[in-house]
Amino acid sequence: MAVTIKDVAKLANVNPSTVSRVIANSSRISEKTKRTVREAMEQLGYYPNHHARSLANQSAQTIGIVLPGSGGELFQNPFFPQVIQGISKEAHANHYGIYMTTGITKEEIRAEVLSMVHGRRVDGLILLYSRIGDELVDLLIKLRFPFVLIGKPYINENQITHVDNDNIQAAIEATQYLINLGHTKCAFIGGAPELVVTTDRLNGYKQALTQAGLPIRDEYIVHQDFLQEGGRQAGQLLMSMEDPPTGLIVADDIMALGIMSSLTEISVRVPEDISLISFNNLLISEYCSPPLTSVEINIFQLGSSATDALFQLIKETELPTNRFIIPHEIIERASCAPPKTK
Amino acid sequence: MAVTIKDVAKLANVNPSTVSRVIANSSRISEKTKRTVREAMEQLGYYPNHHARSLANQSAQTIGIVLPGSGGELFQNPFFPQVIQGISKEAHANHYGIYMTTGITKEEIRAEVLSMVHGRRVDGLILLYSRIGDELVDLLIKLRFPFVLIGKPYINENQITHVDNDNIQAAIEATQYLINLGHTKCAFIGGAPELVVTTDRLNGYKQALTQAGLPIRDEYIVHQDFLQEGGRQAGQLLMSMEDPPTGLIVADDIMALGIMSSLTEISVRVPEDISLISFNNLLISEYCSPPLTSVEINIFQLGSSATDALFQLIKETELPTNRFIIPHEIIERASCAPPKTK
DNA sequence: TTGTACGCGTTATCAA
DNA sequence: TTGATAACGCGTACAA
Repeated sequence: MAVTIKDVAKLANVNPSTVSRVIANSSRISEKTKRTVREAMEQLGYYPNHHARSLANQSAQTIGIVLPGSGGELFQNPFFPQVIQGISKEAHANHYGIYMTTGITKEEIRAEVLSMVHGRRVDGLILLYSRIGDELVDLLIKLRFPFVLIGKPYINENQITHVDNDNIQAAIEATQYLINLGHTKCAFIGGAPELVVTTDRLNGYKQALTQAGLPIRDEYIVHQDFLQEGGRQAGQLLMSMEDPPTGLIVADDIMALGIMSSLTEISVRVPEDISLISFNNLLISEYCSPPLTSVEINIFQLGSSATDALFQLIKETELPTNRFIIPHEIIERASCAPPKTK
Repeated sequence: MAVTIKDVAKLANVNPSTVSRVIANSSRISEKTKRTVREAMEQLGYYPNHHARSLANQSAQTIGIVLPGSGGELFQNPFFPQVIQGISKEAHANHYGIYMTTGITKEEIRAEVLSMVHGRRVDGLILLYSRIGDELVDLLIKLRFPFVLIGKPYINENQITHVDNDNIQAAIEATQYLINLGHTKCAFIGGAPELVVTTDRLNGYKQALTQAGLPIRDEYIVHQDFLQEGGRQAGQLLMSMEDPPTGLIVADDIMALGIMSSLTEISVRVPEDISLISFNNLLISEYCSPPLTSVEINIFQLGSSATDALFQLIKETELPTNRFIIPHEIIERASCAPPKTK
């Protein structure tokens, strides 16, 4: 068995409760006893038992990360590691640990979250996705459990603390960027339509078209997975139309890569034949050819701000619900050009 | 306060210990009591307190993942999410949770691991990297704490259960692949030289050259970070030599991307002017242009096998040390061709 | 088959 | 300033 507080107490000739106070650095313990106790801890190699502390404290010093069913390909997207890095940094600074869900299906995740929450395994949660109709958020609200959403809530927006980009505005700017280059036939390629981020970017796209007096053409709106394979299919689909678009707004860099790949196969050149702007500004977007013009959304900051907000919620339980908007910025590279004049 | 085992006991008119036995599904509890107790649990919405269980059980039902100081760019490499996915799948299947380190510096990580281990926060560890001179492994061996290394131990190989590819052999095959195409001037571009995976692949490269009767030229061996920027620099360096290589063995797909990018800038074409084979077969290697010929190392399996092995260690503490080799395979794409004949 | 009583390691309250 | 003692919620010999 490991060395406990009692062993330390014995060696230091004090009561276990005194040792506990030394650990907490209580102000009403003499410097002298503190020293002797600390020496005893050192000598025995004492480490506090996490579960005993959590049990007595009613606090786990741990936050939970809820992944969108890390099933298959989604996790290939560097978006997640980057948010997690942001979360990790803040958590570490606050001496909190990180616990991750492992489930794949909605039911598994729901069960996990329930046992994490009720089992007091975590003090708060960060949800890494926002999906339309997600019951989890409603559940957490009902439980009054501290959590922060990364993304925009699909509903109950002012009851849920969340951290997001202004995706509508970002999509407006991206679309305007193409329009300003002279494009009048712009298509939108988005990910799974049940993700709020997709609908937001789609709405921005539509607004920009309307503002510019351009028609919204349904055949120019394509939904695919947030992945390359989706991108490939979308690319081929669009280019096989009688009146193909000259500009593409793509909801994710990875999809954009897939699209570029499929365009290359059918000998369509970027940006000579078609322009392409996408979102997230992942590292790869700088190193593919041509380098992608992409909207930087500061993923790391998304994670760290969310964690910041979560700690507020954990500390003061009756805080007003908050909304944090992380800035975005178009990074111009080489995937966009004026349309060809016939 | 949450609903406890006592509340359930009261409602079901039994002793708390009986409830505990029902949770453990003890065989010596009548089906009838089980039913009534379960009904009571259902009705009250009972969830077991994780810390109390762990404290009584001396087991956390959690494994820890030690990241190589998730600092900065390393985590951009899709390698990590993929291993974690493998780990996650196995952990979930065994009803174990996952806890992650958050530290960046070696000291932070060491401290974290120590408190995780001694604080009984995790039942076992998986190290996601193998670095020459890493004190952590020695420490864990001394503590006789269950852990599995992903990669090859730099020392004490038969005291450490580990899961790895045969990176030497893989590098031999990759190099031979270029040699068989007719290349005689092959360079090696590796990552941080303190990572064992780098040295293994470098050794394989050297062995293949020797076997083929080709000289080992020091100026053809370059070490950079496992990242694109490293790749860029390496690419420019090599091509500026008086006698530049015609074939490149690159230790990581991401670096290969960086190299391709820099080659494009100085108008060197792949594979016409130079051939390129790399490792890991990440998704992007299929979607860049030209698509990369890469060595598939089955990252997901690396993670799941490691977790499997860890559970063995956790269950039977006196198990022989094991070594698991995950197969690899060259995936041919379009980045290699015979050298130009002058 | 079920209840009693104690231990798991720590914190917190109340005395002293 | 420190000590004794009761929680925290659950598991488990031992008894019944």
